[in-house]
Amino acid sequence: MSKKLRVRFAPSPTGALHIGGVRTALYNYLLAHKLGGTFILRIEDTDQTRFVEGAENYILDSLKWLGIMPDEGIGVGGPHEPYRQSERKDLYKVYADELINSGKAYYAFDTSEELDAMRAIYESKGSAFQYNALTRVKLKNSLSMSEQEISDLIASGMPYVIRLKVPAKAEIRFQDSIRDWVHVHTSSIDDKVLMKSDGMPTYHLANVVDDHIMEITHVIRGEEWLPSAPLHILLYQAFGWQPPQFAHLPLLLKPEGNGKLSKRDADLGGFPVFPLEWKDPQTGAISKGFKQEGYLPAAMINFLAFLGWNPGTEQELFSLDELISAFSLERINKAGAKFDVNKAKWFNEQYLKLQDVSSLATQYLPDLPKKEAESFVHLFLDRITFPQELGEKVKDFTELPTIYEEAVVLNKWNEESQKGLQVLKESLPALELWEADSIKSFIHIKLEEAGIKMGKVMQMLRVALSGNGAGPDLMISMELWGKEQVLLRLNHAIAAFNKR
RNA sequence: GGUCCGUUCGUCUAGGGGUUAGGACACGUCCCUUUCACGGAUGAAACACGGGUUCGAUUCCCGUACGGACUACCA
Repeated sequence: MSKKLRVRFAPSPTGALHIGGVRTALYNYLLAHKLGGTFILRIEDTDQTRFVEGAENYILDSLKWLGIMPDEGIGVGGPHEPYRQSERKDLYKVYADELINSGKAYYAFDTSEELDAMRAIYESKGSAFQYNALTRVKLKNSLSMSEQEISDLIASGMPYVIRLKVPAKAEIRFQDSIRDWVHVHTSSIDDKVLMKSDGMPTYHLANVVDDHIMEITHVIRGEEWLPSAPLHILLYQAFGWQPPQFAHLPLLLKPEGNGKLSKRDADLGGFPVFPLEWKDPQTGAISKGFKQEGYLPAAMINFLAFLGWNPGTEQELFSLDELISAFSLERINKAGAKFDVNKAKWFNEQYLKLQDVSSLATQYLPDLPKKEAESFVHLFLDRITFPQELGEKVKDFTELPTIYEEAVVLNKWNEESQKGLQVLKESLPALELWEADSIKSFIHIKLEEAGIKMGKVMQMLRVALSGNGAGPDLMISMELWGKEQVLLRLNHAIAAFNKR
């Protein structure tokens, strides 16, 4: 019998959650729900210098907005509390000591400055410095010094780190769910720091220890972790633990050119990279969020899911539940995906049309009478990408036009259209039933009586009433404006056109 | 520089030893609509290159090119 599936999303609280991280969380969520597993949220805050106030809540709020909340961990609790690595500090020390005792790790006393100097020397020789089997004997560590020296140094309060003793000649291999077999020779892996001199573990140690303790079965994370995956395998081996199944996700790339999607690219492209608006507590700078831009959670989920994964069918629109049943690790792509905001907008339009008219009306046009607001939603829903455009549209619609689209006036303002508008101006007041259908037939009849072709007048009428040559259905618009308003606009426009 | 990963229309991708290489976004045209949008139809548009294996390669293998990630006491 196989173990129950457990996956985790383990971000660092160093700022707003990047959209790539959101996708990672989503894939974890989808797999967990698909296979009846558990989705865990763990906070990897082992770097105290990069900790940002509010980031953890931001992560939680983002997941909540998208409806992909964890089953266990931060915000919900669970059997492996605490889920914040800074609060598990003492635990990692125990495991680091275990590796020291078994000879799989060692103390190192080299300072950052000394190591930087080494790197500079190697670089000047055109090579790269590695803290490894070749160089460690010449550096200041418990492998190159006597036991007396070591205990003296430690007793004197000399800061130290704990490094993994990477075997000199071995091949590490593992089977990634997305990339199949990956093999790396240990000569290219250096003796990574496991415990920092401040007593905190590095990502590598904390990650492996926690994933093991929390019984994580599948590690689904970004491709940026692929190069250190062999190191993690080595750690599992050093502890004698069974490694989880790895799946390294392709990266989200910038829309133009190449490279990882960054906040800068997003600013350039005029779209967000963060799910929610984020105010940097240090600088006070505000970064926009998809939510505030008007993206619907369901559209975001659908769009993100398709960036690097697809169901293999021609269905494009998937609810979260449908994604859960269609999802599989095997159908994730290897290559990075460029972020295309056009596609995101298209998804948003699709989901916007599915929204409930009544609730859109109350939410985005709260100042209008319910029935009128709903009419506006009907009128504009097909012409907008984001719901808050409703307000702008209605505002434009309601305001008296002051300028008239020049090209149309130039082309269509002639004797016939002038006569047509005059006819309407004089006859419309007599129309009793002010509804789109009756307005339409009334206009038709009146123009016909006057011997004027409707086609010669309609666009001019549109410009006269709205100022624009294009827009929503004119008859429904007229109904919504009301008779009085229409006549007012008509008079204004005729006066303006005649002055030309 | 080194290690690892990748490469099908502009973009997201399906496919896979023999296909008219399929879909979606964006773009063009037409229809619908007395406008525009929506919707429908349709068009243009791709297997990075070179070798090998094979009757046959876009598909498998090897190189090359290009791109990316990593190369911290950051995650």
